[in-house]
Amino acid sequence: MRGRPKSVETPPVIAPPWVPFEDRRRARDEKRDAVLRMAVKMFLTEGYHRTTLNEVAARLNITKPALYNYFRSKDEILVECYRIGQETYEANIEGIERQGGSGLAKVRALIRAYVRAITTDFGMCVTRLDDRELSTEARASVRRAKRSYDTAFRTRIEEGMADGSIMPCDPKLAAFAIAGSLNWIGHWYEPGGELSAETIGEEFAIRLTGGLAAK
Amino acid sequence: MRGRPKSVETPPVIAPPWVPFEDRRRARDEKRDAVLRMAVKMFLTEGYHRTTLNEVAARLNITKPALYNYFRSKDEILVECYRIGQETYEANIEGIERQGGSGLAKVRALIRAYVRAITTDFGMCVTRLDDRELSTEARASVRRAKRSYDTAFRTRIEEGMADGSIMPCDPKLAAFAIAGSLNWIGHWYEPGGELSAETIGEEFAIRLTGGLAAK
Amino acid sequence: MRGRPKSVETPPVIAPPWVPFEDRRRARDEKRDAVLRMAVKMFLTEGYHRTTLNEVAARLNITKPALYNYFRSKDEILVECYRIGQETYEANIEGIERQGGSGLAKVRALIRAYVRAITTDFGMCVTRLDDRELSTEARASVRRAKRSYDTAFRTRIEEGMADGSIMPCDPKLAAFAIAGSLNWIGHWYEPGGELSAETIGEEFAIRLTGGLAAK
Amino acid sequence: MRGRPKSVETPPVIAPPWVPFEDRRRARDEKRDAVLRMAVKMFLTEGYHRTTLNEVAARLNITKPALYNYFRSKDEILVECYRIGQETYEANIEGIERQGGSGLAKVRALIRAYVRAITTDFGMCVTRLDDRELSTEARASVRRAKRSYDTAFRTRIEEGMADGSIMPCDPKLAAFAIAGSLNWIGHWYEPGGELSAETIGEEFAIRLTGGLAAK
DNA sequence: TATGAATGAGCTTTCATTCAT
DNA sequence: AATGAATGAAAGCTCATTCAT
Repeated sequence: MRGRPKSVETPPVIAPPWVPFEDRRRARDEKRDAVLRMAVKMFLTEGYHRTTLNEVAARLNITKPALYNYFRSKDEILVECYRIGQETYEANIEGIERQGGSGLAKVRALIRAYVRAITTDFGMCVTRLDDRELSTEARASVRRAKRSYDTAFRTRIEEGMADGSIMPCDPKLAAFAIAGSLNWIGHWYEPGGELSAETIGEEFAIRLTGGLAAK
Repeated sequence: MRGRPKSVETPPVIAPPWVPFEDRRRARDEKRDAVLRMAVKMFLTEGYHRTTLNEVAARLNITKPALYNYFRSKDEILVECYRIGQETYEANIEGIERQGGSGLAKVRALIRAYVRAITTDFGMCVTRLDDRELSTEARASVRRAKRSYDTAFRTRIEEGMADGSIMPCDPKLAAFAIAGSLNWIGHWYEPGGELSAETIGEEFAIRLTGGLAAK
Repeated sequence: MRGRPKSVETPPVIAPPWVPFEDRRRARDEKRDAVLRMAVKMFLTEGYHRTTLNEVAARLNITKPALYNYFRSKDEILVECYRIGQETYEANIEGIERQGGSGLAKVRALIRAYVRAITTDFGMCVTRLDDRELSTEARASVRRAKRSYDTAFRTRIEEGMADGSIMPCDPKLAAFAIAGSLNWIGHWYEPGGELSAETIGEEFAIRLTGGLAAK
Repeated sequence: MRGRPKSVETPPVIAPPWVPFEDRRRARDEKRDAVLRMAVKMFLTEGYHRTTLNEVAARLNITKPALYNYFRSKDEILVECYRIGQETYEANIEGIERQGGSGLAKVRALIRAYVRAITTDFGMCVTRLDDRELSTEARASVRRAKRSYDTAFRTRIEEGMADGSIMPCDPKLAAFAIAGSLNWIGHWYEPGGELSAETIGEEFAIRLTGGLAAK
C-alpha cells in the first residue's frame, strides 16, 4: 500500500523497451495517480491540514519538491481529488436517468449508485473533506455538484409521489434524510470490512425508502 | 478600536470597589463563556484550523493573550466546546431512559432529543468538527460518548424488535442510517431559518422510523 | 551601527516611568525605524534578494517573525524604504520651486538638493534598488516620482534657455546627462569619506552645468 | 511543443552522417551564443534573480538541463555575459590609445566609444547588472575592468589639463560625472528608438565636455 | 487581568543543480 | 546532446504560545 502502488496494474509481461516515449508518459501518469491516491488516503485519515506534503512525499519514497513535478500546489492536489470524486459520482449516477421505472425504483437506484461512489476514496473525499479549503471557483463547482445530487434525489421523490410509488411527504426533508444517511457512510465504512459496498447499498436502498414507500 | 474594549460592558458608573468575590467570579465565567460561544461559532463557520486565536480575540474586542487567562491552549477551547456539546446531548437524552413506552417510541424520543441537541452550536460542533484535533484522551472521551449515542439507538431498536414495535432489521445498519440523517442536519440547518428544530425533530421522528415501524 | 541604533537618540536621562503608553508607542516606532534603517542598509550593500529577513532580524538581535510585528511582508519593508526615499527627495526639492532666479540657478539648486537626497540611505535606495521588485502599484508610484524629478530638470533647463541663462541644447538629453551623473553618486559615495555631500553638491552644481551655461 | 525543439533549425534533409567536425563545433558555438544572447536580454529586462533558467530554456525551446551542456552554472552564464561585455568595451576603446590628438579630443573619443559599447546588450549588462552576484574572483576581474575605464577617463582629463585643452578641475569628480551620465544610458536607451547610439554618442561627446573644455 | 512584543516550530513553495536514460 | 525526474537548500510567512510589564 505504500510506494509504487501502480506496479500491480502495469502489464507483468515483458514491456518492449522500444516504446520509451509512451512508457515515459505512462510512468508519469501512473506516478501522478499514485500521488493522488496516497494524498486522498492521507487527507481522509489525517485531515487536509494535518497532512503535510513532506509526509505524502515520504510515504511515496520521494521528496517534497518532487511532488511539484505533478502538481502546482497542495491546493491543486485537493482540487484533483475532488474532481475525480465528482467523476466517480457522475459515472455511477449516469445510467439511472435513462433507465425507466417508478420514482421509487429510481430513488433506490440512486441510493445504490451513491453508495458505490461514496465507498471509494475519491468519492468519500467529496463529502468528508472540508470544501472551504478550496479556492472560490473550485468550491463553487463542488457545491454545484453537491446540489445537483440533492436535486436528483428530490426530483425522483417528487416523481414518485406523482406516480404513486412514494407516499406524500416533504421532498426536501426526505432528500436531506437520505443524503445524511449516505454521506455518513464515509465516517464508518471500512474497505475490506465485513460490510461490503454492495451489501450496504442493497440494505440502504430498502431501509431508507421503507418509510417513503407507499403501502 | 484599540485596547480597552470591555469597558463598555462593565457598569460605567462608580462600581463599589469592594465588589464581592462572587461577582468577580461570575464576571470571569461570563467572559469565559463568551469566548467559548464565539469560538464554537467560528470553528463551525470557518473550521478549526482556519480560525486563529487572533481572530477570535479580535471579534471579542480583546487581544490574543487575554484568551490565555481563560484557557490554557487553543486545544483546551476545543475540548471545552466538545464537553459542552456532550452535555447538551446528555441533557436532552437523559429523561428518555426512564420514560416508558415501546422501543419504537423511545427511538422516536431519541431522535427528537438528538435533533434538539444538534441544532445548538455546541451540539453541532461534536459531530461537525474533526475530533482528530483533540488530544488522545480527549478524543477517546468524545468517541466513547459518540459510541454511547449509537449504542442507545441500537439498543432501543433491538428493544423495539423484541416488543414487536419495530420490524426485524439489522440494528447496526439501521442505527447508522438514523445517525447519518441526524448528524447531517448540522450541515444544512440554519438557526432562525424556516425549519425550526422542533419541526425537524417531529418530521425526522416519523420519517426515519417509517421504514422501521412494524405495520 | 549594529543592533539598537536608536538608543543614541532616546534621552539618556531618566525617563519618567508614568508615560507607559506614549513610551510604548515611541518604542514601537523607534523599533520600526530601526528595522527600516537596517533593512535599507542591507538592501544597499547586499541587494534586496540576497538580503534575507533572517539576517535582517539577526543583526537587530531579534528573530524573523518579530519583524512581522512591524511589517506585513518583506515587500512592504521595501515599499517603505522607497516611500521614505521619495519623501527625502521631495523635502529637499520643495523649496526650490518657490525660490526665484534664472533657470540656470534653479537647475543648480536642484542639483544640490538632489545630491543631498541621494547621499542618504533612503534616497540612495530609490535610484539604486531595482524597482521591478515592487508590486505593480508601488512601482507605478515610484516611476511617477522619478519621472517628475526628470521633468523638473527638463523644465528648468527650458526655462533657462528661454531666459538666456542656458545655452540652446536638447533639454531631454541634457536632463538625462545630469540625472545620470547624480544617480551614479549612489554607486561611489561613501558616507564619512573624504568627499562630503556638500562638496559633491557644490562641485556637481558647477561641473554639470558648465556645459549648459551660456557664456 | 515538447521535446526536440532544435530539429527545426538543423537541416531537415538527410544530413551526411560524416558531418565534419568543424561543423559540429560551429553549431555548438552558435547554440551557446544563442543562450548567452537570450540570457543577457532576460537578465536586463527581468533582473538576474527573477530570471530562472527554466524561462531562459523555454524561450529557446529547449529544456533546462540542456543549458548545462554549454554552461556549468547560472553563474557561469552571467560571467560570460560580463566577459563579452568587457570585450565590447575594450574593442571600442582600443584604437583610441594609439590615436593622437589633445586630451580633450581623446576624452570625447572615449565617450563615443563608451556609448557604442553601452548601447549593446552585453555592454549594458556590465553596468546595469549587479556584480555582487559574481563569484569573488569574477567580481574582482569586473571591478578591475571598471576601474580601468574610470582611470582611462581620469588620465585623459589630466592629459588635457596638461596640454591646455581641458580647464583645471578635479579629475576624479569630473570622471565620475561623465561615467554616471554614460552608465545611466543603460537605463533609458531603447534600441531602435528615435535616439540612435551614434546620435547619443555625438551629443554626449559635446554635452559632457562642454563644461570641461577650456574656452 | 490584560497587553505588546517576541519566539519556535512548522509549512508551502521556488530553483539551481544532478542523474539515469 | 538532450530529457524527465528528482533533490537539497533555502526563503517567506503563519500561528500558538510565552513573557515582561
